[in-house]
Amino acid sequence: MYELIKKDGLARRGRFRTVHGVIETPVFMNVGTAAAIKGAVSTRDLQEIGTQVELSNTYHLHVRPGDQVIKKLGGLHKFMVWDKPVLTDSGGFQVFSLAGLRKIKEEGVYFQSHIDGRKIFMGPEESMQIQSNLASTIAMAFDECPSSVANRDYIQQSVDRTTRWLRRCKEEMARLNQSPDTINRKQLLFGINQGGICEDIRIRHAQEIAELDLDGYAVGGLAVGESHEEMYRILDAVVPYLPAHKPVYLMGVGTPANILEAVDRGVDFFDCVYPSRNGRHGHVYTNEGKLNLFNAKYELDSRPIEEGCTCPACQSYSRAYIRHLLKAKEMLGMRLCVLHNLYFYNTMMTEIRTAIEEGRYKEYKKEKLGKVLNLHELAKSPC
RNA sequence: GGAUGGGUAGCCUAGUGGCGAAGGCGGCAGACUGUAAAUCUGUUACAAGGAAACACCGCAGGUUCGAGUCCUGCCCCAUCCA
Repeated sequence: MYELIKKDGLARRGRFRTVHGVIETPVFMNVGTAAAIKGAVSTRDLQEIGTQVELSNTYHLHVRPGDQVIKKLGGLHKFMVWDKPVLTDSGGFQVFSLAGLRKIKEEGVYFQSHIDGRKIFMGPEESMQIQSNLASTIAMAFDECPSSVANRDYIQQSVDRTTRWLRRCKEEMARLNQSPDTINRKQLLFGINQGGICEDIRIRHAQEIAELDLDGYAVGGLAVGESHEEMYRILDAVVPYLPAHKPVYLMGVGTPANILEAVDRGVDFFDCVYPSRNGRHGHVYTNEGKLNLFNAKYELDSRPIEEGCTCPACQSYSRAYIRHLLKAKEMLGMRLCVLHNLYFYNTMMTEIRTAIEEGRYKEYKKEKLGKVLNLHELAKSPC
C-alpha cells in the first residue's frame, strides 16, 4: 500500500494507495471536522485548491448528525460529495480537548455531549463502529491524547491503556471489514503512538504497536503545549522505531515551519486546523511570513495576499478588499482567507515532494523556512 | 410660544448623594497546532507630568463632608400641541 519512491536524508517521498485513490506524500490533510471545512469551503473548492485528503471527526459526526444517518445516506463520501480519501479522527483528541466533559475508564470514555449534555459512551469498539459507518478511507485508532502537563506516571498508565485499546480497535475493525453490511470493507487502520515528551515511553510504545502490523502509524499527543524543540526531539527519537514500510502521520501539526522540520525527520502525513482557523481570523500565510489582514496597514493595500499566488483569492481580490470583508463580518472574507491558506499549505506540500524527488530537500527547507518564518515564530522556535 | 423626555469618552447606553463612572459597538493589537473557536484576551477621551490618586458627566452658579445624581438659570436635541 505504501510505496517509498525516494528518500532524501530522512525525508520520504511516497505514494499511498487506497480504495479512494492514491495519496502522494508528504501530504497535508485538510481538516473538516464536521464534514465541512469551516469558512464556507465546499468539497468543490477542495478540488480547486489541490486537496488530497479530507479529515473529519468521529466524535463530532456521531453527535451530529449521527453516524447512522450518514451510513443510511451512503457514507461520508456520498454525503459530502467527495470521492478522494477521507481520514476520520477517532475521538481520541476530544478526550483531551473536552477534558472537562468526560470520564476515562478502562472500557472507554464517557462524554457529556458539548451540544446538549447527553451522555455518550465511546470506547475502541464504538469508535471503530462509528468510523465504519462513516466509511472513511482511513480510520484512526481510539486513543487518549494526554495533557502536556500530565506527569510521567499518568502518561505511562495512559499509554498502556491506549495500547490495550489499540488491540481492541484492530479486532473490531477486522470484524467490521468482514461484515456484508459495511460500506467500505477496505477501511484502513492507523495506530497512534503516545508518551508525552518521555522518549523512553514513546519508544517502548512504538515498539509495541509496531508489532500489530497496522496500515499506518501516527505520532499523537504533540503540539499540545510543549515547545517546538521538545516536539522535534520526540520525533527524532520515535520515528526510527515506527515501521519503515508504513506511512508516518504527525497528528495535528502544524505551522509551515513545523511541517518542514517534521518532513526532515521522516513524517509523511500532516493535518492542522491552523490554515482554516487562522484564515477565519484573518491571518494568512505567505512567503514573507504571516499577515494579519485586520491590521490597519492593509486598508489601502491593493495587492493580492501574495503576489503571483494562483489561489482563488489572490487571482481576483486585494488585501484591502478582503480586509474590508473581514471588518464588515462578510463571510466571503473568511472564505477567501481560508482558501488562500489551504492552497498555500497544499502548494508547499507539492514543493516539498518535488524537492525530495530532486534530492534537494535540505536546501529547499532552509530556503522555505527563511521565507515562512516571521519574527514572531522565530522567537518561539529556536530550532 | 407651550408640554414632555433627553444631553455621560468616536457612537450607543447604565447610572436617582460615596463615581476613583459600568456595559455594548466601533477602533488598535495579541492568542489559537488530531476544531466546544465566525472564538477568546488585552487595550481605547486628550496633552503633560507624577510614587499614586489624577476625565469641564451640555454650560454657569448653588446646596452638601461629598454632586453625573438634588436646586436655580441658560444652551442644545427629540417628540407632541398651537
